[in-house]
Amino acid sequence: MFALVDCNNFFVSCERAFDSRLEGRGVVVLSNNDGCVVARSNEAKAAGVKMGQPFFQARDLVKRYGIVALSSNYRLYSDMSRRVMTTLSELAPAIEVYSIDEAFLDVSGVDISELEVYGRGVVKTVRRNIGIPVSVGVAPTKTLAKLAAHLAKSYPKLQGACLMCREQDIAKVLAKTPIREVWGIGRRYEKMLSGFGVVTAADFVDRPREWVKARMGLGGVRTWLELKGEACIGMEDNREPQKMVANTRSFAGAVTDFEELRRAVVMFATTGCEKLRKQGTAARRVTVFIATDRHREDRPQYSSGAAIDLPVASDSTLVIARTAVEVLRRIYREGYGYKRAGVILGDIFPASQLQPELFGTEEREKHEKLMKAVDSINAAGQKRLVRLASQGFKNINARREHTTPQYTTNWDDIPVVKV
DNA sequence: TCTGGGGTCCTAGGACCC
DNA sequence: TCTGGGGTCCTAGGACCC
Repeated sequence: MFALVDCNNFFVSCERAFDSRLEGRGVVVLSNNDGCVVARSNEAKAAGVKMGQPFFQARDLVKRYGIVALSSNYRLYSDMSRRVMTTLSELAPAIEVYSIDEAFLDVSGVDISELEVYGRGVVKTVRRNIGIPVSVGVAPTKTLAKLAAHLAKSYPKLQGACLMCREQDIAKVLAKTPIREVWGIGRRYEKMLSGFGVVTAADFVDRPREWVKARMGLGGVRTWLELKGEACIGMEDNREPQKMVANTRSFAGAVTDFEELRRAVVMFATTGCEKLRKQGTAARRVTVFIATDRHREDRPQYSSGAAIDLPVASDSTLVIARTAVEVLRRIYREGYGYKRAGVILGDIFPASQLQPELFGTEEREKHEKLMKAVDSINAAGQKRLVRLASQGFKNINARREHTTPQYTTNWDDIPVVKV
């Protein structure tokens, strides 16, 4: 049996945990540059604000219903997430952190007759310890657990937890579930399926396996089996290293200057390398892309990306940033206003598995020491005290007009010695 | 004026090999 | 006129997730 624990309106709930004035009001949290709505309180949902909606389109609704709009505060959300996950890991023998606001728990050890009470216990404990409301779905497969959690959220009388394991209960739910709500069925598949008259999860389950295989491949078959109660997706080990590390941003305005783009690319590379070193990995492939504003069809459009493979994987900011700038030089074209850029590090290995080089080991050891020193200095404060000169000292131009404080991780009060 | 960011897995097709 | 068969590896693109 699997339990899915899903934090309700997570980003909004994080903000509410530190500002009780937000309780009971419409609240939305915005993406980078205050661009899109990425989280909504129930009140905001009821008012008709859509997930992913561009903020400028939601402005009227926001004004009319007195909804509070906040710029996103990811440092706060990831810290709150970590706390929730820590609490959850004390409640189950195995946990898989699935996203910033969701985790699967292995609850095979709990007796079926106690699972409902267990689920409510999880809800209460997280609420009490962290102040975040969660919904819990329990079922024999992950896909069904997702559906159960959805029900738990929708029906208050379930008190936040829904156990779904009797065959007749499952059949009843599937018949009422629009296919789009099923984990693994996105917009494209929904459209394709509806063309065949497959509208609910029950319609889907009624199709022959081969029919599903032919149109949706192996992934489709897995979803199909999981809906039928046969577990195909097991608990995964969170300790496996990521396969890529991406740092990409939209700019508030169009960037035409190569130097400004270069500073941004160096910053993306720097952040990427910090992430690599934190998780003890190194990357061999450095991909850079730049793109103009695709929403401005009246302006000349250009987008391009390219990659360089290093001879040996690296986690050195010096090496990766230099390489990223080299890629940027290759793809940059003058005369365009760039709106988006990014650095993607791929071909990632555990740093411990690095092949010893024939040449340049000395150089690498130097970089290793240098990076260690830089990381330890920068870890002491929020601001990047030590950085590559090529990154510059001006931060990327971004719009953040509704920021909230770093409630849980504010180090600004701590005096930092300038070196 | 204003339109996010970071991930995963699968598959088809090309290159190359014997 | 007639033009094999079977394998591997890699990559780009498409689907999905939050």
